[in-house]
Amino acid sequence: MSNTRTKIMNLAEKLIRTKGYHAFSYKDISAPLQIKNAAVHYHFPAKADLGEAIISRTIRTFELQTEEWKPLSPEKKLEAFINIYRESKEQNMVCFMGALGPSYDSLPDNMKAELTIASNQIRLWLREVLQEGKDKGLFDFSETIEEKADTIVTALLSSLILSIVSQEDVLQTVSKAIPKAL
Amino acid sequence: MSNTRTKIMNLAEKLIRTKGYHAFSYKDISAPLQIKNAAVHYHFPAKADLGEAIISRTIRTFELQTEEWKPLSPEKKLEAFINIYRESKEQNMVCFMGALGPSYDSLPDNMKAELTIASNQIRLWLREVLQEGKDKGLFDFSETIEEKADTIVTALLSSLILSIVSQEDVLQTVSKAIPKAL
DNA sequence: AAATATACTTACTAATAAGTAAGTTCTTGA
DNA sequence: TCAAGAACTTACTTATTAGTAAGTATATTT
Repeated sequence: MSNTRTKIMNLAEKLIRTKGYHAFSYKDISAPLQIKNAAVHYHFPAKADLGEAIISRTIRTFELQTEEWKPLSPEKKLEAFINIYRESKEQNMVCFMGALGPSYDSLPDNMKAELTIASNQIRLWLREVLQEGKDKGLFDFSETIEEKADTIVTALLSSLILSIVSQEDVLQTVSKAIPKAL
Repeated sequence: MSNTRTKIMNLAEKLIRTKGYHAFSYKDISAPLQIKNAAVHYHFPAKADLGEAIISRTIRTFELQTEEWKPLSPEKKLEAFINIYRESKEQNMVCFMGALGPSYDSLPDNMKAELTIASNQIRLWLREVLQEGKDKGLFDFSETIEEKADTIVTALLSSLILSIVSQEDVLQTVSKAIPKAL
């Protein structure tokens, strides 16, 4: 796997997560990398292929990370999860779900399918962490597991959006609130 | 103010909130309304003017609504607020903040400015409602007012996104959880 | 050494985008 | 009734888009 391919994906991901999928062109990738437009098409024939590759990579990375986190306590797992969002925020990016989800109807079919898989994977993992914490008597909340998981993941997702729009650190506010309600 | 102008804005809003700002063109508006491309430009010279008009209208509508809600109890105010999101969900739309926020960097300056104003207006209103509820002994939570307000607004915002992506009613899940944690 | 595959560049195409200038029709108030 | 403005249409332009076909240099394999 070439270095150029990875550079293209990294830059495209950055563009998607700051400007959106429809707001960048192959020129925005080829110019900074000092390659020709057709070189991007060589690695990713269609823009949809590039988009899909980025979602797939994110899914794989998440699988690897959660695998690594398996020995951690539920609290530490949640902390590690929140930390992903913190890293995004530091780079002024929203998460890929927040970037692509709102324009779902305008995405190519392959990207839609990958995105749906990813969303349910993340929500399922979070439910398992909350269940584990509840079973071990570490977490205590009145909502159901599903409710709590969705409350947390939605709060993190749009705190990145609102951090950029409102120009305040909404992620910080929200992530301080999460452990208080557990 | 002509009927066409309103029709253009309504359709453009629908397009923004399902496909995104960069994923629709003036043709997507002129064709269904059976008018010419230049007719759209007559009412909104640049696409940025159309975008700004939609955000401004949403702000004005929110101001009118919250004004109407003034006599309501904090619980009812919150209920009415959640209901806005429910109506969006029924039309398979995300809210305008969720639609435009993630591509903030690629938006025209006038839209950015309006969006920032809107986000802080909504957050401020919600903080006031929560404060009122706390003062009246109706709400009881361990988080600060700011934390609680941001937790609620972020949960609602991205529950619309996740409802579309995951194809489950995440808004329903999340809005059931909100009163449980008050 | 020859053949082959990889990773590109050069040089395009066809479609679509936003936007404009000039003309037309319709409405309305003086 | 007529002059003026509002609400368009016609007919463009210019720029950008994704995408492709054909060629080239450089490794790698046989």
